[in-house]
Amino acid sequence: MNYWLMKSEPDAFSYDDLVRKGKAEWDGVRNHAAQGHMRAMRRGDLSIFYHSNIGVEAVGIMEIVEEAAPDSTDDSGKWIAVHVAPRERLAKPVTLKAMKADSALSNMVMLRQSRLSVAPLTKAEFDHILAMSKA
DNA sequence: GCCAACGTTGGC
DNA sequence: GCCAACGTTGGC
Repeated sequence: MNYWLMKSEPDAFSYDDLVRKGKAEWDGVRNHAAQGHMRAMRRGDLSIFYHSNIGVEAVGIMEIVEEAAPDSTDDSGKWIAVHVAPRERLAKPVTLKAMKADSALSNMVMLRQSRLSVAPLTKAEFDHILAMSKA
């Protein structure tokens, strides 16, 4: 089981939108590092849903329900997407500021490379963010 | 709206 | 293959 963090701008696609749809293709990723992470995802992996630009915080947990397949928004055939489903909303969002301030997360890939829209998390990091959301 | 980080493009 | 120019992302 692997853990991930995926970003979306909530005015384009929010956690509420995902809850409403029940399941969604995580499409439009056009960065090779992020694509590599999506190819490594397996059914049942869990991912933090993070709102970039607006809110700037982790808001929910989702599950990878379908592994990498051609991105339906890509005509070139080069890019892949996964499918995700909502699992649970965080009791309290965990802000970027709080994550940056927490030494337990100092090696988090997303904090070190802020532009990466799909990033891996260790189990410890994932569990720590969940604990912060309940504190 | 600004700017830093970083990916991509194109000239050489 | 290098590197400058440019575009995009994302935080502030």
